[in-house]
Amino acid sequence: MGATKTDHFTDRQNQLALLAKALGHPARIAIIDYLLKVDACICGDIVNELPLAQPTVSQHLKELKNAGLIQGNIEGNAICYCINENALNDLQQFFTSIATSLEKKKSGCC
Amino acid sequence: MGATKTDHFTDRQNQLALLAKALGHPARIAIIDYLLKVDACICGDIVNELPLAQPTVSQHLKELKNAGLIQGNIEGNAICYCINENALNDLQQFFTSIATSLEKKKSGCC
DNA sequence: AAACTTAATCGTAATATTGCAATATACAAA
DNA sequence: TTTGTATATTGCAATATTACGATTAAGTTT
Repeated sequence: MGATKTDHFTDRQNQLALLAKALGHPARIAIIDYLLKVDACICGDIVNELPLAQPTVSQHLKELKNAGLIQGNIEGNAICYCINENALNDLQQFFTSIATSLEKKKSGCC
Repeated sequence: MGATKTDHFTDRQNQLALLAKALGHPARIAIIDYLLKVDACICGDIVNELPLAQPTVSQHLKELKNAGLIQGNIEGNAICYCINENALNDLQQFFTSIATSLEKKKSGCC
């Protein structure tokens, strides 16, 4: 066991879970925060910002990239990472639709 | 290792990561979907909706509850689960602020 | 009380994640 | 070409997650 049963859920559910999972670690939230803070999409000094070793940061960046939350452009021997708006829009839409859905109900029971 | 270094990040980063992590599984997205779909906050037939055994569902519910995303009220020998608006508002706010932040920049570089 | 229902917990196996040292790769500069 | 810089990959240990059968706990019904 230990393997998620993705095939029993809808594509949308799997996709949202994938995005949420990628954000399910404080270091990766911190990376997103940092990419938003710096004006240009500054490169590898993400490593300096975080209290983690370079290989660990590299791994977190890879996961964010795999989930489609960020993208990286090669610039000389450095790599420039930045946020992928589309993925974040998906998430925003999910939560907005939940919010409006909850609004309509006005507290069902609990 | 394998243990997350939560103490090196801000409370907000840890809290957001905790919420995102709780949603980082398709079954738990499906549970949220279901709780939104049914009008009253119907109880344990969540188990019937999902392709997972009862103990597994119970475990997922526990995680959603621990993260503060849902709450459960005892009703006879059944338990009535429903969504906690506050937690979802936090998440919505996070993504909305990201969206507006990205809007301002109009594609920094990548 | 005995039988049934609902949901949590325990125990355990399979797998995934986190973190880092060591190493590799790729480009730049000297 | 050697040296330096930036990032990725590998390998591994510690820990966490996922899933479920078996059992337990608590309420309901008969």
